[in-house]
Amino acid sequence: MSDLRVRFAPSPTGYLHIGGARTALFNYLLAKKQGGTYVLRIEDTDVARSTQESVDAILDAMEWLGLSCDEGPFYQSERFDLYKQKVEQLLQEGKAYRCYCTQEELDAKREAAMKEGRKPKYDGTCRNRSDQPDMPNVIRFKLPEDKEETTFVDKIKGAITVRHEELDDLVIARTDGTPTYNLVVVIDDAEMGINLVIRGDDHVNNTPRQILLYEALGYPVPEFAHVPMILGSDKKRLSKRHGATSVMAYQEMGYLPEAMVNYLVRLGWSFGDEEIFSMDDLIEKFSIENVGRSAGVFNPEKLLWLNSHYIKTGDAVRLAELLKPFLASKGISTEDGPNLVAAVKSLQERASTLIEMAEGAAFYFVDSVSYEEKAQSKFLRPEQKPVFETLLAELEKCPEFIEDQLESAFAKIMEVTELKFGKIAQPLRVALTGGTASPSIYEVLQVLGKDRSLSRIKQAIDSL
RNA sequence: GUCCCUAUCGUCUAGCCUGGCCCAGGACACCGGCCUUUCACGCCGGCGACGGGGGUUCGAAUCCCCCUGGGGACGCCA
Repeated sequence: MSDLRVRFAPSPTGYLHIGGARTALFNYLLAKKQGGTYVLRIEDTDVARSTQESVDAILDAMEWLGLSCDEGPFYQSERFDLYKQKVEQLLQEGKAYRCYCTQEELDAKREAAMKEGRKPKYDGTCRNRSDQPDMPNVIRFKLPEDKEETTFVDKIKGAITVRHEELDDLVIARTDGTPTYNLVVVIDDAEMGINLVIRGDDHVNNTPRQILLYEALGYPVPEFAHVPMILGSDKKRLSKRHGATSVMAYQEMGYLPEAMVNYLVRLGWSFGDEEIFSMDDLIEKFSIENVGRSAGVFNPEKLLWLNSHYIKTGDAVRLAELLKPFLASKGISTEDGPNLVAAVKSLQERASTLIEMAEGAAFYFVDSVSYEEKAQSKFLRPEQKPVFETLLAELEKCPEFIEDQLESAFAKIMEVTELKFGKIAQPLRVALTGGTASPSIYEVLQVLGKDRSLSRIKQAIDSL
């Protein structure tokens, strides 16, 4: 056990995306590895944009990935009293002040600053005003004047220093009185005892001002570890136009959670030359020290490769369960068809996703085979009739459809027809599956079973 | 624009801290071959990188500086 306390704090304004999932995973892994605590906190201070739907979507995705939290989920929307009290405290201590500048004024100043090539930041207009007019106002945190710069040692990036002249007095409470992100994140992390903040790279710039807030509020400052961003193939920030960015979209596309976890962890982290990691491996091997410092490009092809790996090596019974919804959505019922687990086994090394597997499995469960046009014209020709009849007769004699019996049956068939195996197998494959690509003929025969196989051969003969 | 971060094959990365074992290793993708009853799997092989320039050193992917590229931040979003 250790006293490590980490957290993942998504804002519920949409689904859980790839980047967030990776951040959550890193937090989770480190907590598990060190016997620490992983806290989940929903950052819903922006009431207008936060939705229950998003909260549910995020929770679902976390569950799918297997990232269960030790504490939470906590909701910031339920903690406004605490924040209000802290704002009041800062106001009383003279560490914050009311600002009456309007949105329009600020926008204009910001634009002007940008245009003049200056860093757009609040000019402190209301900082020293002594009156307290009865007008709408926000509350700003007064940048401490006793220090020139703030430095922190990031666990991933190393020492980072920001000069205070780059900072300004940030808004900690909006006109409507609700607190803003930089304030609540500090209060919550402190109150929840978080001692290592692992979050996205995009927060590096916020960190110095948050440290100042920790100090102003009398909290101990935690450690920080900023993980690099995930980019799209064009090196731009990953977004929808690069393809699916929602974790759950990958579930819908037939990906396995262990593939997603494995992919995500290897994007920006490595352990020698190893590529394949189970969750248990990761809990044992993960470390912040081995997290890279630069942004990485999301590579769907590698994810797909991992997915095919996990399908190939996965437990067929479990895969069969996972496959059912995909079959159902194709209108395929497995009720009184062949054994689904056997069907899955025959497809494991030829499907990269559950969707592909469902497509590949469809023929097993249809009532009557429909032939692909090309396959039919090439392999189901009238002159094949004797071959099919021999097939039917010999297979009929086969007491059980198991490997060695099928083999001897085929030896006989090859003898009678004087044809090579391939000349028999391919037409039979079309008769059995409707197409030219499928698991091996013996497997298909076995999975289908004797009755179904024979009736499909008869169907083929009738079609000639 | 300003500030912060960052820089090894197309992509993810090992190596960098503690210079020589690296004319740079692995993986995905791609190409070729083998295997084979189809499709796949698998196996073997190939292609392919230290961004540029200066230093330091007997020696630099590794240390220092500059440039360039890329990303991020600059909100009454988080």
